[in-house]
Amino acid sequence: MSNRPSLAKRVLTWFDQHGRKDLPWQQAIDPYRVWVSEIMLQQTQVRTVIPYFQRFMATFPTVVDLADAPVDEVLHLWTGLGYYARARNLHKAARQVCSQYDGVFPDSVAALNTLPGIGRSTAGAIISIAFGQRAAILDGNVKRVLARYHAVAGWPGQTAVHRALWELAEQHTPGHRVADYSQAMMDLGATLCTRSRPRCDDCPLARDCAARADGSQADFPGRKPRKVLPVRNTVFLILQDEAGTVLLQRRPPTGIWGGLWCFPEIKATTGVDEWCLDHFGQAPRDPQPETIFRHTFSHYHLDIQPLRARLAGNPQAVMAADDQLWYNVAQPAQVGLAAPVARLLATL
DNA sequence: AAACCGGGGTG
DNA sequence: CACCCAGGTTT
Repeated sequence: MSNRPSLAKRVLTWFDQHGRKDLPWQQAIDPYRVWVSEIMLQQTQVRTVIPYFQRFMATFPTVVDLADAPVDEVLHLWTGLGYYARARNLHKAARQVCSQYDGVFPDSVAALNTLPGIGRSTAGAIISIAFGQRAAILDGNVKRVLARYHAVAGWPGQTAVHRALWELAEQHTPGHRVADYSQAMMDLGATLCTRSRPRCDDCPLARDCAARADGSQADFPGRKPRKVLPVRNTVFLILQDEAGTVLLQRRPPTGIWGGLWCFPEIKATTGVDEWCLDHFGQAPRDPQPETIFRHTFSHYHLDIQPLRARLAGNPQAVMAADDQLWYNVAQPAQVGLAAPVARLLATL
């Protein structure tokens, strides 16, 4: 049994040396300021939040000032931050603090939790940072630190994973210096234990971090499982001339099938006449829809509706762009083909 | 173009 | 209780 320092102790020592202690909401700490800063920081990075926070506090120095303001003024000050529902909740909660608690913030997680926009984590932040009472927080930064430190597998959106992380958060929360501890854990996640390229060499927890031990930092926290890939639809226009050669178009250099050759895509089978009129000055002869088939990418299903159609005369003369190609199946050009395109060409 | 994220809403 | 969404930005 070793008697190495606890996680909290290491984090606090790191905070004393490297943590930020001069942010606006770390001055003149009170529950109102901590609350507003936490809500702003939920959606936006520190650097962006600072001027908004200063303006907000200059206009609404206390929760009573906020409650007395028209919601439009609150929203006006929020303009540019986005997530306006949170500003409305902020305003509504301020009125609730005034009406139910006489303008004094309640000092329990349970009571804070009843205010709109304040959940368990934000309540924990207010209790620990503003009141100095022991309460755990679990924002995105802390989730990442703990998931890596303990190699907690799975996506935090899953109830079991979420519960396990809260359990760990509670266990690690120290009984003293809890305000500094909450700040420090959020700082650690925001500055060192970042989502990509964590700076483990500078991390006070590196020696005991389970993910760090085997280089699996990138596996934690587990990503949201893609249960059902979204389905998208497209129509492949298989447009042939009288000789049977077929029109292909080069894809843009980036994105799906970047730089490969593909049938023209149209939004719907009903758009075929307009497309051909635009490009060739004639509507196609008897367009024939064929069987829809599915092509699956890592991130979505693509349901492809092939639509065969023929043009009269010599449509090849109409256009000569270097991103278009009349493809002769019998004498195929040496070009890259998207997989489902090759599959369809083989059936011609 | 997808992942991200605390809380609220919904089934 | 479990799941899913809104919303702007980051990667």
